[in-house]
Parts: sequence; C-alpha cells; structure tokens
Amino acid sequence: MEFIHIALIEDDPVIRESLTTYLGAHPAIEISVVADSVEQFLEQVQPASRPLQADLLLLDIGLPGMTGLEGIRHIRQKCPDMDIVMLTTFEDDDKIFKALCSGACSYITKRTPLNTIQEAVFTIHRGGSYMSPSIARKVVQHFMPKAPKADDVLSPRQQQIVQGLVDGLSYKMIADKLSISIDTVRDHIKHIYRALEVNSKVEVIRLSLDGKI
Amino acid sequence: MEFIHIALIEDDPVIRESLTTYLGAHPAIEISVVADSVEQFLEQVQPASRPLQADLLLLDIGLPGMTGLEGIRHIRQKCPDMDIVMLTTFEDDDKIFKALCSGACSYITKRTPLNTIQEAVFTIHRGGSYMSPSIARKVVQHFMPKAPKADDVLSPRQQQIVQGLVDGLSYKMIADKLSISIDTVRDHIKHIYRALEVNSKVEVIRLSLDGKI
DNA sequence: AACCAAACCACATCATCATGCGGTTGTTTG
DNA sequence: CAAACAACCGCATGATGATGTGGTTTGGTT
Repeated sequence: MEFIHIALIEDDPVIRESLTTYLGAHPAIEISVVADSVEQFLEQVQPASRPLQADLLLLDIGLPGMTGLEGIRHIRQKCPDMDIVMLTTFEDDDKIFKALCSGACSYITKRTPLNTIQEAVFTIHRGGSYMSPSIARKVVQHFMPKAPKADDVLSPRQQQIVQGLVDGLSYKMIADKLSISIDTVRDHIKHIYRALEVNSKVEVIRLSLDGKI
Repeated sequence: MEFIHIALIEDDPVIRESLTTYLGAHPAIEISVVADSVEQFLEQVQPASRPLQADLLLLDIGLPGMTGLEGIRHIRQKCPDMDIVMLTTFEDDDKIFKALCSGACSYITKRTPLNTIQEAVFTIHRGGSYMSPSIARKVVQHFMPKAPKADDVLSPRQQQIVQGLVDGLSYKMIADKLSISIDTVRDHIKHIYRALEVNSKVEVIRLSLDGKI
C-alpha cells in the first residue's frame, strides 16, 4: 500500500497539531511537509532534491505573510501535480471563487469534523473532489440562471441551429447534420437573428456562450 | 419533527422501487410524489391544490419523452423553491453543466450507495449541496486556469486584432479602429490563425472567451 | 552588415454569410 | 374554418471572410 503524502500549511499551532496527529495516525497517510506560511513551504520544497514531496496540500487562507489565496499560484507553479485543498473558516464567495480559479481542487470549512476531512483526503486522492455542502451550494449557485434568460424566444429547432453555430459549424455542415437544406438553415438563422435582435453569427455565439440563451 | 418531502422522477422501476423503499423507510422522510416522466410529474403537481408537494426532487436524466435536462426548466417554473437533485449515470461535462445552469442544485451518480444518497438528502435539505466526488472534480476544473494558456504566441498587436473580433467587429471596423488598412487586418488574422492553429473567426473568439488566450 | 520578425499595404479568388423575396406543408388555436 | 406559426425549400445579390502571392519599412539580433 502506497502512502498518501500530505503537506499542510497552517499557522495556528492548535489546528496544525490536531490535523497532523489525527491524519498522521492513519496507516495510509503520511504527513510529509508541515509549514506555517506559504513562504516557508516554498523554501522546504525549494531544494527539489526530491521531485515532489506531497500528493495533496491542505492550505489555510488566513496566513501570516503571503495569504493562502495568493500562495496557490506560486505553489502550483512549483508543484503542478499536487492537489490543493483549501481548509479554512472563510466562506465568502469571493475567497471561494478566487481559490478555485487559482487552481484549488477542493474547499473545506474548518467546522468539518476530522474524520470527514480524512475521508475527503482519500476521496481527493482517488481523483475526486470534496466540497463542504455550504460551499458546494455557493458554487452551484454560480451556474444558476442569474439573469432570467431569454429562453422561450427560440423554438427547439432554432436552438439546435444555434448549437450548430456555437460548435463552429458552417451552414452547410449544420444542414447536413440536421438533414435539411442549407436554405432552410439560412431561413432559421434569419428568424433567430430577428428573435435575438442581432445580425451576425458571432453575436449569437456570444449570447449562447454567455448563457443568455 | 417536520417531514422532508421528496419527489422522484425515474423511469427504471427497479431503481425507483429501491429509492422509495430505502428513503421512505427513514422516519424523517416522506416520498410524496413519484413519476416516471417529467410530463407525468408536471401533471401531478398541476392541480396546485396544495402549493408545493415536495422540498426536493430526485431527477433522472435518461427519461422517456422530455429528458430530465430539458425538464428542469419546466419544473422550476412550476416549483421554484424545490431543490432539484440530478441522480443519473451520466457524467459527461456537457450534461453536468447543462443541469447546473438550468438550476439543479446537486448532481449525484447512481453508483452512489443508498445511505450516501440519504445523507445527501439531509445535507441538501439543510441548505447545502452534495456533489459526487467525480462530478465535483469536473466542476472545479471548470474554474481552473484551463490550459497553461498560449499567451505569448500572440504579439500585442495581434491581441488587439483578436479583441476586435471578440467584440464582434468586422475587418473593416477593426481597420478603422486601429487606423490601418483592411488588408493589414487580413494579414494579421492570417498570422493569428497560423499561430493558434485555427481557421475561422469563431474559433478564435471561442478560444479567447474560454480564456485560452 | 546581414538577418529576421512585426507591422504595414495591395490585389486576387473562392467560400461563406446576411438578407431580401417568394412558396409549400402541417399543427395549433381562436 | 381561417389565421398564425413553425419548419421546410429555392433563388438571388451584395457583403464579409479565408487564403494565397507579392511587396515596403522599421527595429532589434547576431
């Protein structure tokens, strides 16, 4: 059985201790790097004597010096294959999305019981991702129909045509795909333009990509 | 203790049975609506005699008639306060994001053990969200710096041209904006196509919109 | 000095798109 | 039933885009 190598960056000694002892107690887990700041962590992996010291990093946000959020980029640059798990008390949208956009793969609140964190570690090591329920909720809300998008303005057939455009197909290709004449495709597109009040392919594609259709 | 009212739309009788019996056995859960298609479900809630029959809907994707994905909108229109949980075998990005964008709040694979599904139900009812680990991974990847973006492949001038394209400008308009000849715009675009290995405007626009430039 | 890449311009050709007009079906709805 | 609408098709014309070949100027490298 291969160890799961974990790195931890956390400045609070109490939390650091409790995590290292609880997680380290598991026979399949080894805590290989511990640091109390991003800077210190980067120094430790600096030598590059070994290629990579950990599979997974538990990263706090509220750190002295460079914040965990800022640190993600630097860390990923040095250890691109390491899964980064945010482990923090902050739950505001801003921090969550900044973390995810910087490359964090999971986001767990510190309220989470230790055994759940341990489970999450295994889940993530298996290639999955774990989000605390409240965090996950915010993430999915990000996808939700923010603006009550103009949906019913397009018939199902018209939506198929739009899909074709978005996929980068030419009129001819769309016609073939839907087994209709290219003139019919033209006709649909005329109507689509009128319905969406645009007058070019790109505008339709942008509307679609922006989720407004 | 208040019941959690659950609705279920699933066409496979086996799965339907196993879910209703297992979940229904819990003292805090009541399965209040069961249907094997979106159409049938909508009929059942049609009367509107009671304002809302369920807090939470377990929704399959592979349904006869209207697919679950298409159904989400119609369902949300009728029951806006109900949490919609996709429960399906499909794990392709396309379906996942379509579901989330349509308003699903969770996405669980059918491989998930029943007790985990039950936990998820409670989690969601508490205002959280549960994503299967493999799904969650795909969702977070959506935020990640997609590809180590081909940034320096384009000169500053070329990036200006691309910006023009993204803004929906024609060659002529770009030329005017940058005070250069339309033939020069053409020339730049040729080079851009070669650099990005594409051969149409839309491809460039999509690359740019996807943050790959 | 020789070289190269970026930016600039021109001309040419064929494909694709935008848009107009006109027409046939079939379904839905007042 | 008639009106309305979606989907289907055809034809025509001008605009825009994709791609090639050829050229100049300028600023930075070797």
